[in-house]
Amino acid sequence: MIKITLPDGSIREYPVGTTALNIALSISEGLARNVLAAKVNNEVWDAQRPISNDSTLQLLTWNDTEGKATYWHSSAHLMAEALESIYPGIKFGIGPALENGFYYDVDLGERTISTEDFKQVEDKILELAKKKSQYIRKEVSKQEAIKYFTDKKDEYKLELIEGLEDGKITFYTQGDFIDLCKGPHLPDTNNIKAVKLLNIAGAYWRGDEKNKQLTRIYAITFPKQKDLTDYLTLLEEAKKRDHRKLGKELELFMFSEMVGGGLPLWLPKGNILRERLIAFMKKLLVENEYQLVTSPHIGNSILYKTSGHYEKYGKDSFQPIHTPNEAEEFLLKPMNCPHHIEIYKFKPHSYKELPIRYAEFGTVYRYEQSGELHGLTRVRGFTQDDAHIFCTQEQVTEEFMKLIDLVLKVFKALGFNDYTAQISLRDPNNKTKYIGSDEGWNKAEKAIIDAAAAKGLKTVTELGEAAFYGPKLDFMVKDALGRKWQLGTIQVDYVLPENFSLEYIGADNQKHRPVMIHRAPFGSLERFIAVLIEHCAGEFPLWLSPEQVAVLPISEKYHTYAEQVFKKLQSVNIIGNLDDRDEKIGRKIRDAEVKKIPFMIIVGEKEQEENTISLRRHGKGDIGSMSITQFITLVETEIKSELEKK
RNA sequence: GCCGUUGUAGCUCAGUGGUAGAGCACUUCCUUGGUAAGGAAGAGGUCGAGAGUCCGAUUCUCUUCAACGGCUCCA
Repeated sequence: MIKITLPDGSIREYPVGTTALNIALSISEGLARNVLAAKVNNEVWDAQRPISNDSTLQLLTWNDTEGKATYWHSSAHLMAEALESIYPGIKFGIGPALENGFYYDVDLGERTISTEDFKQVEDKILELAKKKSQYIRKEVSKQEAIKYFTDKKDEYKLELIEGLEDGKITFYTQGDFIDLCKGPHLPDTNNIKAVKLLNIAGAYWRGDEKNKQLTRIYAITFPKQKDLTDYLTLLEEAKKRDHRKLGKELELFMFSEMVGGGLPLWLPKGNILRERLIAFMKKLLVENEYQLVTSPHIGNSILYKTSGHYEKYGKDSFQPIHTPNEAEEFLLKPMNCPHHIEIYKFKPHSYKELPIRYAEFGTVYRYEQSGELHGLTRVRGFTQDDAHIFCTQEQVTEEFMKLIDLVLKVFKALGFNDYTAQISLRDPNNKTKYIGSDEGWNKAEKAIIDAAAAKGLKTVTELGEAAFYGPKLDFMVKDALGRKWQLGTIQVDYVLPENFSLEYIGADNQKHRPVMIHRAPFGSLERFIAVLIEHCAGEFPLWLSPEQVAVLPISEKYHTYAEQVFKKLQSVNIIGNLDDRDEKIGRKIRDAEVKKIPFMIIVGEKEQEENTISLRRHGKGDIGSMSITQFITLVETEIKSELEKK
């Protein structure tokens, strides 16, 4: 007998060679039906794999990330089986699970697959799933593995096998399909009840453009038909919220071929969003003892050669600008930091002045590859809510804690309540990618970890994700649809102060090197607004709304009164429009609703006589009548509560 | 940058080897209407750009640009 420790700490005894599935069955039949895989001694295993030693065991179901991953990975195998039966001789690359669904890279040879073929593949997958084929794990020698795939003429799998250690190679078989795979897999295919092929895309074998391009087929499966329907509804909803679509519909921003791809033009309404976000941030900056500075859009290349960016990114940037006579070289500003460094160097600094915090809404330009441009989230010119903090080593952790507070305050005011922080550290196996001393890096990494811990942040740590000049703390928010976005960032930098020989005079009357912190709570205004649009589906918080109110006169007779109301609102900075078109009220209301204007004020005979307004709320309908003053108070109260959310 | 798809009116889209159509928006007129589309008429397009095939190209071919879906990249 062996001892199995369950997550609740209880220990049960089972015969040697029992499986997670059997153990689940011993607890309850329902549980056994839902088991997709199991964590045995913290390693994800097949639920049907024999356990021969004392172990800890956690059963994994659809509610566990690893359970889902196993489910989708097994689904990828099933899709491969379906594809192989439809397209005999097809070759397979890799077929991993994703956060939502899975894909398989295939080499179809001369054939092609298109969305019209999806139905056939989906039907085949369901047909195979119904056979309830078991996923059978088999350990094979490297020689056997090579022989199998040589016979099958699958050079991709052979290449994968080459990189594997003999004795650690396993095959999984379900139905007629055998795949090289380390697993784990579902007990059988019967769990896969609903499938949808999502799209096809080209993908280079092993992500290298020198290699052959394979066809990547994305799909998703579910244990219940309803889950699939829900997922497809979610995709629809995401489409409706797409900031590119809403940006056009709500007249927030545009792109022009004449101006160039990735260079957004802000329309008047979108610009109000920008201005309000900037005003909001400036207020926070003043409260947090930042000083605003301004730097030009181009800088001498010496600046970026000194910073190290030129060497690292110069060849991928926009081409330098050359002067006609003096043979000088300028770069479009790709970041603000070197400029702020020069501002720091304007005069010597005492330790008593530190930390010095220079902030700027600086527009920077980066050459993004044409295929990478995407709405406002990936552009070639964007405005950072940038600041650089110059402080002593001792001040780093405290500054970091203040910055975490600042970022969180911003998130709360904008309704991003679900966030995590990612600590990005060096890849310990590839230190050459980074510049700066080991000592500096170690200190910086520790400062971030300490500050995040002191603030009780929910964090994940990623090795190898640091910037080349220093580690960073990035904030990921989850939007209303549960999608993750990276927004704010805080980065420590020991390299630039070194490259620019920054100094301050310490209490000991000696020169010391300050530490620099880069930070941007929004990240970039463009990206932030894109995420915000999708998060709130274009229904902005009242304080940000570019059109807070629409004043709708019932007919021409009440235009004068409507105008009085409108002017009164304008005088207290409540913005919007006066709809004096020759249309019926129903039409005016509809148009205001479609534009997602938070408040509609309807004025006619009754209102004019009583000197009141009739109020309607977007999405909610008629609220009733009140005085203008009451309405103004209502708006001001709501804005105040939005901005002061804790 | 690479692969694939797409490009027709301001927007959303239909359509064709014989120089184009709908709905909405727009303009004018009628209507002065009380909580999600009142009615009529009108105007609007080198069919993304360039080249080729053809008697003739928006339609077929090539090139190019842009957008979209991916890949690679991201200070």
